[in-house]
Amino acid sequence: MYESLPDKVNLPELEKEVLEFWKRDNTFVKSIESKNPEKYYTFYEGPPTANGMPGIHHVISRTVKDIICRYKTMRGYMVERVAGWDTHGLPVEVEVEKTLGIHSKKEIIEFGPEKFNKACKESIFKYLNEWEVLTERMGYWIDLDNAYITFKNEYIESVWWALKQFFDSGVMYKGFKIQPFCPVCESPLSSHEVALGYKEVKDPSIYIKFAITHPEFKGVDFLVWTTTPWTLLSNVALAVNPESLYTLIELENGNKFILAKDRLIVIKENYNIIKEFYGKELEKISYEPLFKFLKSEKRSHFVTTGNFVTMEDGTGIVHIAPAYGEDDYNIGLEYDLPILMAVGKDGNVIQEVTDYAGMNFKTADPLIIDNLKQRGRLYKKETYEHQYPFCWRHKTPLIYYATDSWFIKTTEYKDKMIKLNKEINWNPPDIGEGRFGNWLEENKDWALSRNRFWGTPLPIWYYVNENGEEIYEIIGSIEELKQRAINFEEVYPDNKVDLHKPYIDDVKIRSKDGKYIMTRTPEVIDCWFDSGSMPFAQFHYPFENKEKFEKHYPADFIAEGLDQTRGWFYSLHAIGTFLFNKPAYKNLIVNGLILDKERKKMSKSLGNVVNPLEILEEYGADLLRWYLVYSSPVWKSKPFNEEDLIDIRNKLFDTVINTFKFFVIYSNLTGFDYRKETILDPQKRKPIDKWLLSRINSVKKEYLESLDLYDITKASRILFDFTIDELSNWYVRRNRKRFRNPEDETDKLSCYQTLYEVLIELMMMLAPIMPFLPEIIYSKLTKKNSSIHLEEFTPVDESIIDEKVEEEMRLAQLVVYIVRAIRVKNNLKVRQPLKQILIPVLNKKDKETLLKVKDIILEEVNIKELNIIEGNSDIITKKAKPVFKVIGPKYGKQVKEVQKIINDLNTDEVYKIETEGKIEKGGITITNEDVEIITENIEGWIVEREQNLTVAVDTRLTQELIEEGIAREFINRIQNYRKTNDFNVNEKINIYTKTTEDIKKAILNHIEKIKNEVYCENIVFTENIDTDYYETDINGKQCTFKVEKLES
RNA sequence: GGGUCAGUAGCUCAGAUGGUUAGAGCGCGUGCCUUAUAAGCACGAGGUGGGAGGUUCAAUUCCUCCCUGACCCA
Repeated sequence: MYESLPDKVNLPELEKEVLEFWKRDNTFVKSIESKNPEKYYTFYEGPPTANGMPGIHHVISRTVKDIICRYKTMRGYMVERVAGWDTHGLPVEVEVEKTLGIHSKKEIIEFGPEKFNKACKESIFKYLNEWEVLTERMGYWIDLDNAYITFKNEYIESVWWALKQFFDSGVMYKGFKIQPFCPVCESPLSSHEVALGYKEVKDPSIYIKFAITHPEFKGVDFLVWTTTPWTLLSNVALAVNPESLYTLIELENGNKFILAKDRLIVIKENYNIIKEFYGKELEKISYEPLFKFLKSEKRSHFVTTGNFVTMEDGTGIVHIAPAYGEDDYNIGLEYDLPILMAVGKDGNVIQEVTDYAGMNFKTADPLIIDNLKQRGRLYKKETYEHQYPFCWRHKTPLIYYATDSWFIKTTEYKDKMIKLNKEINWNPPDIGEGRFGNWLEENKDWALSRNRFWGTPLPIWYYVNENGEEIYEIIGSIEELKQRAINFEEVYPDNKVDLHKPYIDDVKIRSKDGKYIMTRTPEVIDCWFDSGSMPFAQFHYPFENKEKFEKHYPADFIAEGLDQTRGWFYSLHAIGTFLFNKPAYKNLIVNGLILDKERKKMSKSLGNVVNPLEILEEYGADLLRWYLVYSSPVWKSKPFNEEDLIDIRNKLFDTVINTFKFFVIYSNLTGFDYRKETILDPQKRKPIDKWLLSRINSVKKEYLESLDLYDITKASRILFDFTIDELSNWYVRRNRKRFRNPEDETDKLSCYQTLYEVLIELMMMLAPIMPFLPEIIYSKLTKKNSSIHLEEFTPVDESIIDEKVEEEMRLAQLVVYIVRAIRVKNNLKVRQPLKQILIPVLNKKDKETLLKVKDIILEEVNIKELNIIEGNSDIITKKAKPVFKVIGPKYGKQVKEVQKIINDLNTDEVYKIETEGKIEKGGITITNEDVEIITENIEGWIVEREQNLTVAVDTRLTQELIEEGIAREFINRIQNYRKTNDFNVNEKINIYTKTTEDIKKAILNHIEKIKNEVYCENIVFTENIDTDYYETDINGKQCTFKVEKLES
């Protein structure tokens, strides 16, 4: 006996049983340990931060990861999977700031960095439990117990080792660069952080008059445009585009301006153009400074030239404040301009700028504008809407600020990164070539340091030499630190080492030459360097596990969301390329964002966030996983829609379950047990069974190919279509009677063994994508207590794939399809048997093919005979259709003429082509390869054509056919009655009926058949049915019956 | 402003190395089939393949420009 599934299957409940089984059975560990360690497949887990709740977008990337890892496991690979946690960085600090009610760096220092970092460490795993629950519940197999954690000393030590490699090769430097800077964090933000915070804002847009001091332009002003009035306090120069035309104009009120010719539209008054010149002619012309709070020795306040000046907006003259803009800074270097900093790192105006001292730069804006207005320096003021970066956590506007930080000179090995990127198999490919490739092309040095607290400390110490220069040295391991430090024991008594701030800041080391005591530089590093170091840092390489690391580098596979392109994908690549001269990963899948049903971004403020655990509880992990990869290619952004989940459950899941139940019901009914019978050679099975075996192998072939190419969506769609269309709606439906009542023992083995084997194969293919349900079905089918996830795919059996058989079945399905269309159009129900189908064929081969599937066709459409007309017949009209692929290249421009000739060929002419291979017409020779011959019509028949197949049906009814139709109708009524009244399949009945004479006659003529079909002992015709009767009509005639259950 | 991708039925998506009737599912209307199936099948309505040019005998497919959207970058 096979054990079935409950009538109403509760998927989430079933999954919980499976989770229990996996736990008891230790299946995940077995799935790794049972494999040959020499045949391994390496996967890297990108570490999430567990200080926030996991969301649905985490479920999709984890689904993708799990599918590939389970698949590779079932392909026989050892796939070790270790979880990881990203624990450092600003995201953690910001969460802690929120809980502590802290709003600035100053307050952190007041609070105490030691306490602050302790709070960070405690907050990291705030939602660890939720993460672990989700991970387990969704069936994501990963080793959580041995997860790598980026704040551990061992991990930091490996990162230090890496940093030292960079430092020693001279690609790490301290530089002064303009970086987006958050005044609240008091730290530069990395580019990906900035990207999180662009917002549309309205800023003041002012046109300022700069008075020219050059004698030639006395009384003339440069008209300059800016949206950041506060930077005017630090203005040291103006810039024009050297190649553009500029004009000197005079307004009616006598004001004289210089501005770009292409930007004259900003002048609304009437004006006269006095003079034109190129930008380069303006170079070095000096002007009166607007503000004089800050002074410098260096020469300043003159016109510079740069190609970055565009004619898109403003006046074509740009004001330059080298401290607050990248172009500004670069032009400052070029012209040796002073750097005036009127606004400090806290975003407030410095004391020297007395008028605005202590004000936030945004607060100062309107006052500065006012001041300019009063002094007559303001030409006009407008508002300007544009995208401006905000701190993604503090929601405060960023400033571009010249800061010193440590950089890795990634630009130095950019070409290598580009070259190695070409070895990576990106899915989808265009992200690798396009988005990521472009990013690499435009590579900028990696701003590595952060002026923060909770992170991997930059292991650099410095001293100031006699010349006042800072000299840096780097430490690459704890051991090295111990040896170089002069107070290690003091800072870390009893060898209790914590490499974090503030402890590490206390460690002093002696310089290499022994002459100086060195102090640590205060910065920590970008946490992306942490996660990008995971390939080696997770193993504490090179201090331990050297071989293990080498074996597992690079990864065969990683998968994360699209947002990681510039994040983890980049940091892995940048670090891996430099340290190991190899890409860090060979294959990757990028998944898209998950949007809500309306295609809006999910966000807390919109309240449209989907809680993955709720979905898992309601629908189950299998269904959610399937939906996420099936509904659209994983790299597309996906609108999440619960209705689609339900649809997939009704279709795929119910079909899988019911196909399995079907097998169980009839196996138990007929006493079939796969293990007890000798296996029938597939070649000896019935044609339709051979067809199914051929199909499952073809499907398997496509499935393996798709997954080997990392196309999960395609693989899932192949399985979906096969299960529903071919397995369930064709094979099982067509063979129901056989399963219930096999012809003989061979027939029984043939169908049962086939269905069993196909179910097993199907479950195995489903298992990586939906790991739960196939586990249950597999165990019930095999009666083994061993997981399906420990099984391995056997190679595709090419000998079982029979293209011809599959083709025959396709033809049969096509004929059935056409006949159904004919029936519907002529209002002939399928229950009404018809006399014959007529199909004209063009050759013997087609005839033979059709004859093979004749029985299937006839049974499916309820028609008595299938007749085939071969060759020519006077009732058939033939036509020829041009084959454009052939005649196109052959005739070129003449193609339309030839098309017309071919279309006009009559039946006789077509016949001539068929028999003689060609015909001359209109001076052109048409050969049989130029045309496709079709039969267009059969005179006197009802004809439908599809894909060049013409089918005719004889729709005339005889008395005999009508009676058979009536018998079928009668059977249908009884069966419906049985079904609606929940009669068991095996319950026998008696039928009492009252009806018209002709229906009675029809029933009597088919009485044995009826009795057999509806499981009936006796049919009694009577005039007296008074109770419990049921009234219906058959072909418009009244029929009353009563069904009586027999005691068995 | 720059880059990448996408735009095919009301919605979600296929497909075609350029070949003359562009498909499926969901939804809608109609009919049919069925004691494994909350399914299935057929018919119908619904498409100027985002727009405009170009190349070609032939463009939804290739090229150019533009529009819209998403993401990334500034």
